[in-house]
Amino acid sequence: MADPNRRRKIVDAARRVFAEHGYDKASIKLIAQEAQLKSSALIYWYFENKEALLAEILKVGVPLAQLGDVTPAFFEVPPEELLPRLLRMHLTAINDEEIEKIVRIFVPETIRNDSFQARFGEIVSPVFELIRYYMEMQIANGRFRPHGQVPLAWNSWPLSVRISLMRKVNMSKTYSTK
Amino acid sequence: MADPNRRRKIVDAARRVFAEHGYDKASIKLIAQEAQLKSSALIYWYFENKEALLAEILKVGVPLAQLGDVTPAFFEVPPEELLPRLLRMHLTAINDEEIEKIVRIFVPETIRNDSFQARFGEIVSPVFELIRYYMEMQIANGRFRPHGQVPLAWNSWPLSVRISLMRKVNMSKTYSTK
DNA sequence: ATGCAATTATTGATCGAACGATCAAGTTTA
DNA sequence: TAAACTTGATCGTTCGATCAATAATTGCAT
Repeated sequence: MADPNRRRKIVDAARRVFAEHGYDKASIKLIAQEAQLKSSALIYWYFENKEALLAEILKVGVPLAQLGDVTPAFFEVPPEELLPRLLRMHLTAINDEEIEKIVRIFVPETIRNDSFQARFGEIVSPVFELIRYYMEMQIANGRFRPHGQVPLAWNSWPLSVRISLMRKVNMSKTYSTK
Repeated sequence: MADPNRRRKIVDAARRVFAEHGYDKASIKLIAQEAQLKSSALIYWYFENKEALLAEILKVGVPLAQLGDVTPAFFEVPPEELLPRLLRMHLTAINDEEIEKIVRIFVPETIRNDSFQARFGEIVSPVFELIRYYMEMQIANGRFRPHGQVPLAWNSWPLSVRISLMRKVNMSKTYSTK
């Protein structure tokens, strides 16, 4: 057969099955079935193991490349313009089905699994580091007053905050920008 | 040996192991080890299966008997006295180690497991039904204005609210009643 | 184009480990 | 002696992972 999209289809199926059943209960055979493979062994040709499948979901699903085009001009945008823009980006992302599934996969695991916590944190932290640096710049140029240290590391967030990310929110009505 | 506390020790061990690892990953052998049993098969003499062990934790750990002594006088207590009292009861319960473990066992499971949701709801719902009835009484006697219907069923709660119950909160400083 | 070996892709069978649960055989207690 | 308890061995199932077998595709010399 040699479907050129085999690899992508497996990742898509895994994301769905992981999101619905959770990492542990999403068996390789169930993922294979969802991806319409005749044999679950085929997954092990494209991925080293189940964990690599999970890593791939994070890798292809969280386009941190968006952060790549941060120029010095970024830090000159005034807060009253940038902060709403960031919020709008956040709401757009959280409403994206794919992103939502990824969050639904990872957040529940972070309750008990530290390695999940670390892996998810690696994705989230750079974003907050950028915002933190932006805020420091605004303080430096006098647009904001100095403030006390705020813990920004992912694993220092209160559990309730982390978990609230899981809520299925319909933002379209409440936060429509039009 | 015939330890007269065998049954209770098994339940205590199960509560700890369930709370730490979650229901699925808390194996019978691990529970037996935590309870210092030589054989995990012994658990099956005291309990029919793993699920019965879980049910027992809820049964002995959530003293709904406290609701038993609700008299007509309960509904005469004015809201400005009763509501803080209920909050204080709630904070006390949530700070109790045993109760906290029970919450930590059940709430994560309710994210994906409907039967857990139903079972936990059976425990929680009566409390809310009581409060709902109290509020209706206050409306009836004119102490509160009528209001729209509020969904009180456990499974209608937003996920974020359900999950926030999981947070490990140190109330002693913030909410100390002196 | 054709043949053909090398590479890539796919399959069903099967492995070892872990799990919940059962059982017969034992020991202790009433 | 009967009932209550305890034990190690073992069952059947499921899981992630491996493997030898084939099949499909590709690269390349002719």
